[in-house]
Amino acid sequence: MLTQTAIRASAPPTYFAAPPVDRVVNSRPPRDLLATILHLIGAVVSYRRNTELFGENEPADYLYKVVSGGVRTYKILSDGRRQISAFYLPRDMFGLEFAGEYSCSAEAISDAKVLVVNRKTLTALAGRDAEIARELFVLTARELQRVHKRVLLLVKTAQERVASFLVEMAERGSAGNAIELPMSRQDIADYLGLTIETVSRTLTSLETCAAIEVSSRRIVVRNRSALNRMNG
Amino acid sequence: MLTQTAIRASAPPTYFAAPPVDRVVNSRPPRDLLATILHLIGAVVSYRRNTELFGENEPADYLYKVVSGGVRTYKILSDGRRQISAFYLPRDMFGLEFAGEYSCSAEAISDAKVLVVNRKTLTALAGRDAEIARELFVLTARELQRVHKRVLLLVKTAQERVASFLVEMAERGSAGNAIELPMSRQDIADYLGLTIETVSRTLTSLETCAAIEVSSRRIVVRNRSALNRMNG
DNA sequence: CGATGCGTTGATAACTTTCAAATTTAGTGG
DNA sequence: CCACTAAATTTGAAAGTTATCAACGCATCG
Repeated sequence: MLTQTAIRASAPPTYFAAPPVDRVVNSRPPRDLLATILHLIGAVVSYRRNTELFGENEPADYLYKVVSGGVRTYKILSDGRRQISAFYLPRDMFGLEFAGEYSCSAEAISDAKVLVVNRKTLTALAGRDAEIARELFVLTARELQRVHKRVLLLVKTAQERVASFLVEMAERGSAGNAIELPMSRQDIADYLGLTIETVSRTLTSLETCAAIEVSSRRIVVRNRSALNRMNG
Repeated sequence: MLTQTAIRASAPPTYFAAPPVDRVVNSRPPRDLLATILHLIGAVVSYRRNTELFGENEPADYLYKVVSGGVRTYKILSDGRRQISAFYLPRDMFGLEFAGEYSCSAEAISDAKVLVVNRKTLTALAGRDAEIARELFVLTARELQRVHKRVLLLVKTAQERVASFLVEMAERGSAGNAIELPMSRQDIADYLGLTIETVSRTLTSLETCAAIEVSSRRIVVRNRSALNRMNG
């Protein structure tokens, strides 16, 4: 089903030598201290579409931040179904783990550039700088919120799920009313716990009732309040 | 639907004065430092069945730990549906929030005794003692894992959800194969994103196929491997 | 072209909800 | 302890929703 072996070989990312920590730590955080530091101690790695960044149960040695493109994290259920946990878009971070291993696999949904950060390095910095530790904690909290939102989404009807998904993507993309979906219908289906056919039909019906316009992966929201009303 | 006003009045819990922090912090953690500290700085409060501990969007001033009985946290969706986020049983903690407000409401599912801990006090301690901070972080991580598990559960069929739920409760209760459910069928339904009728029917069918025995809220697992097989 | 991947549409089957009613359980007062 | 009432749970039948199976359209690519 998946062709993710190729890139794996190129994955073990090199990262820069120890950064000028003290200077960074002692200066006032410019805007987003964590972001600055990540760029100092991380390396940008390119992944091609559908290639794997890491696999479930592998040692969680790295933390990631999307620079461009998109990434999906997912689990394969025992019966072969795939449940997508999250989509990560530019500026999103992922790969934060508390056990020593990744709890999901991660793949690029499009050609993507990703900042790869050694976890130990970052942890060490967090140990020295409370501000960094705090920002990491905030990230975790945000992740928790996101998952909670997902739970609420999954108890809804197909139409509500798709509508919620579109609203979410519109908010994250923030390109007015146009949404350029980076992921396939199958990805959306596996994210929403629906089949690809149901996603397709629901999009069509949303278009029929004039809430959106669909042309392949480009979606324009025509009636956002209607969408929001459908969110349940 | 809910009768939670009565207790609210009695809720604002008094907690003991500042504990002998230094002594505690400097000694070796006995077993579970956090548990010890919570009991020192917290107060046990009793809640009767179906009474509210806190409501969504209230200031999250307290942290809770179940002493006896059980607690449910939930949200009410815009259409009136209730989504239960989690059940908390003795020794479970809840009410950890990162924003200043609770993101769920909480009610006792049975008469319950709950250790109520002032959040500021605990946060102050965590600032002084890395061990406490670490344990709080672990709690958060565990919460995140739990929610992730829930997401996986919600994409499954009704039978898989109920089977998973029973397995989960059996593991947590750990009283051999007997499960004494503290919550109603409606609670279970709202937790699993099903209707009460579907939960009831599914239990009956699990009983018919000899996987479990049901007598009201007491459930005996007869064939755990069959249950596990159904988990998906 | 012909193959391949992706998305849409249709018909049917399976599953879950809804509505209604019967049955059991729990709580209360005598 | 029993009778009675309210609440909780189970069961049945019908309706609604989503999945499954199958076919088709439409691009891209060798």
